[in-house]
Amino acid sequence: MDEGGGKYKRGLWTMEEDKLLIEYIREHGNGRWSRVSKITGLKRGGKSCRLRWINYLSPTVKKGDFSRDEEDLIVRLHKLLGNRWSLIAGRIPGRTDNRVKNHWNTHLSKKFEMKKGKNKFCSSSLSVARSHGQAVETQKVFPQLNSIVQVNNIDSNGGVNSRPVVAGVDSLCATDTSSTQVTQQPILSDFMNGDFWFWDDHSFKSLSSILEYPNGDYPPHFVL
DNA sequence: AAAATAACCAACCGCCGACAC
DNA sequence: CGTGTCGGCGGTTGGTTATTT
Repeated sequence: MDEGGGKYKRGLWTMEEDKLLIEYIREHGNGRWSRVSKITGLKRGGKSCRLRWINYLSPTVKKGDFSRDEEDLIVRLHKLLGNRWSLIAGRIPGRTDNRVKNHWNTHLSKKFEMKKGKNKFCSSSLSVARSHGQAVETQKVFPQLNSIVQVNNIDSNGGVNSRPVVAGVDSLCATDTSSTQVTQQPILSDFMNGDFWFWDDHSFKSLSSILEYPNGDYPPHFVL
Protein backbone atom coordinates (compact mmCIF):
# COMPACT_ATOMS: atom_id res chain seq x y z
CA MET A 1 0.00 0.00 0.00
CA ASP A 2 0.97 3.58 -0.48
CA GLU A 3 -1.66 5.44 1.42
CA GLY A 4 0.68 7.98 2.88
CA GLY A 5 3.03 8.36 -0.07
CA GLY A 6 2.81 10.43 -3.21
CA LYS A 7 0.87 7.93 -5.26
CA TYR A 8 -2.52 9.04 -3.99
CA LYS A 9 -4.22 12.39 -3.77
CA ARG A 10 -5.10 13.75 -0.38
CA GLY A 11 -7.38 16.39 1.02
CA LEU A 12 -10.99 17.19 0.32
CA TRP A 13 -12.89 15.18 -2.25
CA THR A 14 -14.23 16.79 -5.41
CA MET A 15 -17.64 16.08 -6.93
CA GLU A 16 -15.97 14.20 -9.78
CA GLU A 17 -14.18 11.92 -7.36
CA ASP A 18 -17.40 11.32 -5.48
CA LYS A 19 -19.11 10.37 -8.73
CA LEU A 20 -16.40 7.86 -9.57
CA LEU A 21 -16.64 6.27 -6.16
CA ILE A 22 -20.43 6.09 -6.23
CA GLU A 23 -20.28 4.55 -9.68
CA TYR A 24 -17.77 1.97 -8.50
CA ILE A 25 -19.95 0.98 -5.57
CA ARG A 26 -23.04 0.82 -7.73
CA GLU A 27 -21.30 -1.69 -9.96
CA HIS A 28 -19.17 -3.65 -7.54
CA GLY A 29 -20.70 -3.06 -4.13
CA ASN A 30 -18.75 -1.68 -1.23
CA GLY A 31 -15.71 -3.39 0.15
CA ARG A 32 -12.50 -4.36 -1.63
CA TRP A 33 -11.47 -0.76 -1.26
CA SER A 34 -7.93 -1.27 -2.43
CA ARG A 35 -9.26 -2.11 -5.89
CA VAL A 36 -11.09 1.17 -6.34
CA SER A 37 -8.13 3.09 -7.69
CA LYS A 38 -7.19 0.31 -10.12
CA ILE A 39 -10.71 -0.03 -11.50
CA THR A 40 -11.85 3.59 -11.55
CA GLY A 41 -8.58 5.41 -11.97
CA LEU A 42 -9.40 7.37 -8.85
CA LYS A 43 -6.20 8.63 -7.26
CA ARG A 44 -7.28 7.71 -3.78
CA GLY A 45 -6.16 4.99 -1.41
CA GLY A 46 -8.52 2.28 -0.25
CA LYS A 47 -8.82 3.70 3.20
CA SER A 48 -9.69 7.12 1.90
CA CYS A 49 -12.39 5.64 -0.36
CA ARG A 50 -13.85 3.61 2.45
CA LEU A 51 -13.96 6.61 4.76
CA ARG A 52 -15.52 8.83 2.13
CA TRP A 53 -18.26 6.29 1.46
CA ILE A 54 -19.00 5.39 5.05
CA ASN A 55 -18.94 8.92 6.42
CA TYR A 56 -20.42 10.92 3.61
CA LEU A 57 -21.63 9.24 0.44
CA SER A 58 -23.52 6.25 1.72
CA PRO A 59 -27.29 6.75 1.49
CA THR A 60 -27.61 5.50 5.05
CA VAL A 61 -25.70 8.51 6.35
CA LYS A 62 -27.95 10.99 8.07
CA LYS A 63 -26.84 14.55 7.51
CA GLY A 64 -27.88 17.68 9.31
CA ASP A 65 -27.84 18.71 12.92
CA PHE A 66 -28.10 16.30 15.79
CA SER A 67 -31.46 16.31 17.54
CA ARG A 68 -31.81 16.72 21.27
CA ASP A 69 -32.72 13.05 21.55
CA GLU A 70 -29.63 12.02 19.64
CA GLU A 71 -27.43 14.23 21.78
CA ASP A 72 -28.96 12.83 24.91
CA LEU A 73 -28.32 9.31 23.71
CA ILE A 74 -24.72 10.13 22.83
CA VAL A 75 -24.10 11.58 26.26
CA ARG A 76 -25.55 8.57 28.00
CA LEU A 77 -23.81 6.05 25.79
CA HIS A 78 -20.53 7.88 26.21
CA LYS A 79 -20.87 7.67 29.95
CA LEU A 80 -21.54 4.01 29.55
CA LEU A 81 -18.99 3.05 26.94
CA GLY A 82 -16.36 5.78 26.90
CA ASN A 83 -14.76 6.65 23.57
CA ARG A 84 -16.03 3.60 21.76
CA TRP A 85 -17.40 5.68 18.96
CA SER A 86 -18.31 2.92 16.57
CA LEU A 87 -20.34 1.22 19.26
CA ILE A 88 -22.06 4.46 20.17
CA ALA A 89 -22.74 5.32 16.54
CA GLY A 90 -24.15 1.85 16.04
CA ARG A 91 -26.99 2.74 18.38
CA ILE A 92 -27.81 5.99 16.59
CA PRO A 93 -29.34 5.30 13.17
CA GLY A 94 -27.66 7.12 10.31
CA ARG A 95 -24.86 8.63 12.36
CA THR A 96 -21.28 7.57 11.78
CA ASP A 97 -18.59 7.11 14.36
CA ASN A 98 -16.66 10.03 12.92
CA ARG A 99 -19.59 12.41 13.13
CA VAL A 100 -20.52 11.27 16.61
CA LYS A 101 -16.93 11.71 17.71
CA ASN A 102 -16.70 15.17 16.15
CA HIS A 103 -20.00 16.21 17.67
CA TRP A 104 -18.93 15.01 21.05
CA ASN A 105 -15.57 16.76 20.88
CA THR A 106 -16.92 20.06 19.61
CA HIS A 107 -20.31 20.34 21.26
CA LEU A 108 -20.97 17.88 24.02
CA SER A 109 -17.76 17.15 25.89
CA LYS A 110 -17.54 20.60 27.43
CA LYS A 111 -21.13 20.48 28.53
CA PHE A 112 -21.39 16.96 29.81
CA GLU A 113 -18.06 15.41 30.57
CA MET A 114 -17.87 14.66 34.26
CA LYS A 115 -14.93 15.66 36.36
CA LYS A 116 -13.09 12.45 36.92
CA GLY A 117 -12.14 11.18 40.33
CA LYS A 118 -14.43 13.30 42.45
CA ASN A 119 -17.56 11.26 42.10
CA LYS A 120 -17.08 8.06 40.28
CA PHE A 121 -20.58 6.81 40.81
CA CYS A 122 -22.16 9.84 39.26
CA SER A 123 -19.95 9.43 36.22
CA SER A 124 -21.38 6.00 35.64
CA SER A 125 -24.57 5.89 33.66
CA LEU A 126 -25.44 2.39 34.65
CA SER A 127 -27.01 1.55 37.87
CA VAL A 128 -28.45 -1.57 39.19
CA ALA A 129 -31.95 -1.23 40.44
CA ARG A 130 -33.56 -3.87 42.54
CA SER A 131 -36.90 -3.51 40.91
CA HIS A 132 -38.37 -2.61 37.58
CA GLY A 133 -39.85 0.42 39.24
CA GLN A 134 -36.46 1.95 39.85
CA ALA A 135 -35.50 1.50 36.24
CA VAL A 136 -38.60 2.94 34.69
CA GLU A 137 -37.12 6.38 34.25
CA THR A 138 -34.29 4.96 32.21
CA GLN A 139 -36.38 2.89 29.86
CA LYS A 140 -37.48 5.98 28.01
CA VAL A 141 -33.89 6.73 27.19
CA PHE A 142 -32.48 3.35 26.45
CA PRO A 143 -35.26 0.83 26.18
CA GLN A 144 -33.14 -1.92 24.69
CA LEU A 145 -31.03 -2.37 27.75
CA ASN A 146 -33.80 -2.56 30.26
CA SER A 147 -35.76 -4.93 28.12
CA ILE A 148 -33.05 -7.50 27.81
CA VAL A 149 -31.36 -7.98 31.08
CA GLN A 150 -32.16 -9.78 34.17
CA VAL A 151 -28.93 -10.31 35.94
CA ASN A 152 -27.53 -11.73 39.07
CA ASN A 153 -25.03 -9.98 41.25
CA ILE A 154 -21.46 -11.14 41.18
CA ASP A 155 -19.75 -11.02 44.51
CA SER A 156 -16.19 -9.96 45.18
CA ASN A 157 -14.95 -13.52 44.83
CA GLY A 158 -16.40 -13.81 41.38
CA GLY A 159 -19.25 -15.99 42.54
CA VAL A 160 -22.80 -15.40 41.56
CA ASN A 161 -25.42 -14.79 44.15
CA SER A 162 -29.00 -15.41 43.37
CA ARG A 163 -30.46 -11.96 43.90
CA PRO A 164 -31.94 -10.86 40.63
CA VAL A 165 -31.55 -7.28 39.54
CA VAL A 166 -32.40 -5.18 36.56
CA ALA A 167 -29.70 -3.13 34.95
CA GLY A 168 -30.33 0.03 33.07
CA VAL A 169 -29.21 3.49 32.25
CA ASP A 170 -29.81 5.58 35.28
CA SER A 171 -30.36 9.27 34.95
CA LEU A 172 -30.90 9.49 38.66
CA CYS A 173 -27.63 8.02 39.80
CA ALA A 174 -26.16 8.81 43.17
CA THR A 175 -24.63 12.24 43.47
CA ASP A 176 -22.89 11.77 46.73
CA THR A 177 -20.31 9.09 47.28
CA SER A 178 -20.93 9.22 51.00
CA SER A 179 -24.57 8.31 50.64
CA THR A 180 -25.77 4.94 51.74
CA GLN A 181 -26.97 4.33 48.21
CA VAL A 182 -23.43 3.77 47.13
CA THR A 183 -22.75 1.03 49.59
CA GLN A 184 -25.93 -0.64 48.53
CA GLN A 185 -24.66 -0.82 44.96
CA PRO A 186 -21.23 -2.37 45.26
CA ILE A 187 -21.12 -3.71 41.74
CA LEU A 188 -21.33 -0.29 40.14
CA SER A 189 -17.58 0.08 40.27
CA ASP A 190 -17.19 -3.25 38.53
CA PHE A 191 -19.45 -1.96 35.85
CA MET A 192 -17.34 1.09 35.30
CA ASN A 193 -14.22 -0.98 34.97
CA GLY A 194 -15.83 -2.98 32.22
CA ASP A 195 -15.85 -6.08 34.36
CA PHE A 196 -19.55 -6.35 34.78
CA TRP A 197 -21.11 -9.44 33.39
CA PHE A 198 -24.62 -10.50 32.64
CA TRP A 199 -25.51 -13.99 33.59
CA ASP A 200 -27.85 -15.85 31.30
CA ASP A 201 -28.30 -19.41 32.46
CA HIS A 202 -25.08 -20.93 31.20
CA SER A 203 -22.68 -18.18 30.31
CA PHE A 204 -21.55 -14.72 31.22
CA LYS A 205 -21.98 -11.92 28.74
CA SER A 206 -20.20 -8.62 28.97
CA LEU A 207 -22.21 -5.48 28.62
CA SER A 208 -20.36 -4.53 25.47
CA SER A 209 -21.10 -7.86 23.85
CA ILE A 210 -24.78 -7.25 24.39
CA LEU A 211 -24.62 -3.77 22.95
CA GLU A 212 -23.05 -5.11 19.80
CA TYR A 213 -26.35 -6.59 18.74
CA PRO A 214 -27.82 -3.94 16.44
CA ASN A 215 -31.32 -2.56 16.68
CA GLY A 216 -32.27 -4.62 19.67
CA ASP A 217 -31.88 -7.91 17.84
CA TYR A 218 -30.70 -9.75 20.87
CA PRO A 219 -30.49 -13.49 21.09
CA PRO A 220 -33.64 -15.00 22.58
CA HIS A 221 -31.98 -15.93 25.83
CA PHE A 222 -31.47 -12.27 26.68
CA VAL A 223 -35.11 -11.40 26.44
CA LEU A 224 -37.08 -11.45 29.62
C1' DA B 1 -12.48 46.57 6.89
C1' DA B 2 -8.81 43.77 8.43
C1' DA B 3 -6.55 40.80 11.56
C1' DA B 4 -6.79 37.52 15.16
C1' DT B 5 -8.97 33.89 17.34
C1' DA B 6 -12.25 30.19 17.97
C1' DA B 7 -15.13 26.63 16.30
C1' DC B 8 -16.11 23.12 13.26
C1' DC B 9 -15.47 18.89 10.77
C1' DA B 10 -13.57 16.07 6.81
C1' DA B 11 -9.80 13.52 6.28
C1' DC B 12 -5.50 11.42 7.68
C1' DC B 13 -2.50 8.53 10.68
C1' DG B 14 -0.98 4.72 13.32
C1' DC B 15 -2.28 0.74 15.33
C1' DC B 16 -4.57 -3.62 15.63
C1' DG B 17 -7.06 -7.96 14.55
C1' DA B 18 -8.72 -11.08 11.03
C1' DC B 19 -7.70 -13.55 7.27
C1' DA B 20 -5.33 -15.75 3.31
C1' DC B 21 -1.37 -17.80 1.71
C1' DC C 1 4.09 -21.03 12.22
C1' DG C 2 5.54 -16.21 9.70
C1' DT C 3 4.31 -12.65 6.46
C1' DG C 4 1.51 -9.57 3.86
C1' DT C 5 -2.90 -7.40 2.95
C1' DC C 6 -7.09 -5.46 4.18
C1' DG C 7 -10.58 -3.29 6.84
C1' DG C 8 -11.88 -1.10 11.11
C1' DC C 9 -11.06 1.82 15.03
C1' DG C 10 -9.88 5.93 17.90
C1' DG C 11 -6.86 9.89 18.08
C1' DT C 12 -5.27 13.77 15.74
C1' DT C 13 -4.47 17.25 12.19
C1' DG C 14 -5.23 20.99 9.32
C1' DG C 15 -8.22 23.60 6.17
C1' DT C 16 -12.39 26.29 6.16
C1' DT C 17 -15.80 29.14 8.17
C1' DA C 18 -17.62 32.04 11.82
C1' DT C 19 -17.00 35.20 15.37
C1' DT C 20 -14.60 38.60 17.95
C1' DT C 21 -11.43 42.35 18.56
